[in-house]
Amino acid sequence: MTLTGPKRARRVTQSDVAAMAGVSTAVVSAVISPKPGKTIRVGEEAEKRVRAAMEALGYAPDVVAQSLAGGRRNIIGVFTYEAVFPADRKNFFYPFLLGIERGAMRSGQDLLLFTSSTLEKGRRSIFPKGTNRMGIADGAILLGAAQDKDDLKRLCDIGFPFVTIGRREVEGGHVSWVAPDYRSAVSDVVTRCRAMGHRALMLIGEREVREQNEDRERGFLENGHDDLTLSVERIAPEEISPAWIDDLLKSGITVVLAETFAHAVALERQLAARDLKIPDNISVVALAAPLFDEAEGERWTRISIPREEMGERAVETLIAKIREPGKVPENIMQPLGYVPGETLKAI
Amino acid sequence: MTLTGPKRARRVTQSDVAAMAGVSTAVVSAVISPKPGKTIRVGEEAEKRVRAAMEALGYAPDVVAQSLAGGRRNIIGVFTYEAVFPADRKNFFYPFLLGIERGAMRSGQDLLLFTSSTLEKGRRSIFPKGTNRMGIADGAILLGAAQDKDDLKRLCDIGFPFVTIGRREVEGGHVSWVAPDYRSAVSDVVTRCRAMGHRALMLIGEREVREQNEDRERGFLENGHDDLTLSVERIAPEEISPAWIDDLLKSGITVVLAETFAHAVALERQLAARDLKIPDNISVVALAAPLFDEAEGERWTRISIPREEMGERAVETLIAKIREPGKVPENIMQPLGYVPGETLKAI
DNA sequence: ACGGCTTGATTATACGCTTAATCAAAAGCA
DNA sequence: TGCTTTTGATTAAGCGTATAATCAAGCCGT
Repeated sequence: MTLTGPKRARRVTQSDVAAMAGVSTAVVSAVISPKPGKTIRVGEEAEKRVRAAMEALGYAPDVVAQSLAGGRRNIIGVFTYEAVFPADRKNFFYPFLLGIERGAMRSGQDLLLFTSSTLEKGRRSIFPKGTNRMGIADGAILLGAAQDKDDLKRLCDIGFPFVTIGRREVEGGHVSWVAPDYRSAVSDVVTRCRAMGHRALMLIGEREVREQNEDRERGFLENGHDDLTLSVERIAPEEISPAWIDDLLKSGITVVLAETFAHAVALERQLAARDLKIPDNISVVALAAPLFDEAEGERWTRISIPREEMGERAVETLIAKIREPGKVPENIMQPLGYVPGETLKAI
Repeated sequence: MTLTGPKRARRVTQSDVAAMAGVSTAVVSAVISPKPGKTIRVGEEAEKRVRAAMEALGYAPDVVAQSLAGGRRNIIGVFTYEAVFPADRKNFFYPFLLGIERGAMRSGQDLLLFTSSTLEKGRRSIFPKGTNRMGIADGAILLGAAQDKDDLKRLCDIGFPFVTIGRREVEGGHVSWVAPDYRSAVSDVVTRCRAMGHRALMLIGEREVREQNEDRERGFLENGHDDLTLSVERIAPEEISPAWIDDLLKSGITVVLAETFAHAVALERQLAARDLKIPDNISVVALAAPLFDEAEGERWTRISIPREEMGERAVETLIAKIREPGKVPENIMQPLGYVPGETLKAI
């Protein structure tokens, strides 16, 4: 008696099919997933019978069991140091996620968001109280301003494949990343400024120098021109004072490259207090993509970051790393764009 | 010899932990997932050693194996019929995801997005070619206009816990949902219209009647007042013709309740062609949250849907369902809001 | 001193699938 | 004919976890 009642129907398995077709489960498995260098071969007759049996029984392979047997889960972890779905829709990370989703779709991976690592004091930890949920996935993409180098080091040590978005260096371990090529982009900006007649340039930016700031500074200084006067000032946006503005104007600098929009905006405000305007009195180029309202950022001459593309490439890189753990994949320098705006003027 | 070389670190398994702690794997398993009526007990000493070993080795349980063995993974699946991270940021689903993320964080669950089921002709399938990745998660939240009742039926049949956002009925199976209480909301709108002097009301909406359309229609008709003239017209937005407008005006109807914004907008356009204005010549209330640009939807008198809250409640409901599979949890009717706009006028 | 609980653990098996190791029979070849 | 190769299959060993079935002590009351 087969009761179709409330009793939960047992799953149709490979061996059901095998039994019906009069073969072993190995044959069924081979029919399901035919691979090139397979150790097991199937004859025409047998294959026909297996397919018939599969159809008759309505068999569908159990992905979970397949994963377990194959050693691959087809799950990519996504770890963000801030909340994944930002309350602010214009969030910086959003486009990355878009790209990651597309990349995952293309390569048949599911995406695991580590929402369980609660935000402690606004920031997530990869290893909450020593545990490692990350091991759930085949590998992970790390997103956000990761300050905890220790976490990264630890991930390297346990040999867990991961890719960060943004350049990260950890001593005693190799980390793969997909990062904006700030160096080339800034170098390019310098060249453009020069072509427009500027000869005295200044880079202003964050006090705290991280990888991306290093890259920008390097691109700024190593630009291939020797007729330029270059200066770098590390200053917080709120430190831009009237006195500082005075010095700036006296110095003869005609264009300021601002590492962040916060700097650019602070600069503009202080200039406005003097009745000075960008770009009439001084030009400004933002070396970042706008964090806030896009429309607001539109008017600035700036660098653009193809974030969706980067997300997609991060997935590709990660998958390559998972597939061939030995081969350390190249780090990817993502070429950036230059967006002409209203804040850079020829002189 | 333990080589720390380039050799890919093998997954840290339960037995590694067990070996280190000097116990059997069963004990480790018990420590990981402590359940009330457990057949296996662990002493304090042993538990302490196990936890230490887990930490030292960076152990993370393999969800895939857990799934296969029938354990709990603390993973909630999220299946969307459209792409998860919408290219259009103003996407309708976005707030739901926000709520889901918050709910997941609160209850210590990770979120698995089924991005692997590729979009075939723009629409995802839960069972792509018969296979089912969903089993990896403990349960799932279904999001989007699910037309495939067969998929839902099948999920019910295999006893997989899931919750849909939006009411869904499947014959021969109980599906849990968190749905907007359109019925009460529309009934409330009718009452408000009546209070403002309207006596002849019309509901216009989708040709295809699904659960949510039923709900609205019911709320429209069963409103507790018997001095009203009510009519329902099922019509596609693009079918709203000049002739139709003529009939509408002749009928003496003073307020139209539009099931979708598309209807409201189409109506407005056709009225404008006659040099008629909303609400001067006729009032309109939208019985939906705006799909498109929020700013654009702002001026309409309408219903509001607390989507984030719904997302959070979906998580709670799902978890309850996972915990106690027997107890069928109540479906949740989410109370809606009424947003006064400029398109409803007293007469 | 002995059977009956309770506590804390182990053993063994199942979950559904993949695949390396084998093997029997047929085919190719000298 | 006798030997090797090819073809078409089977067997068995995992993959990492959960849990029912067991089992060894220790304790208790009589």
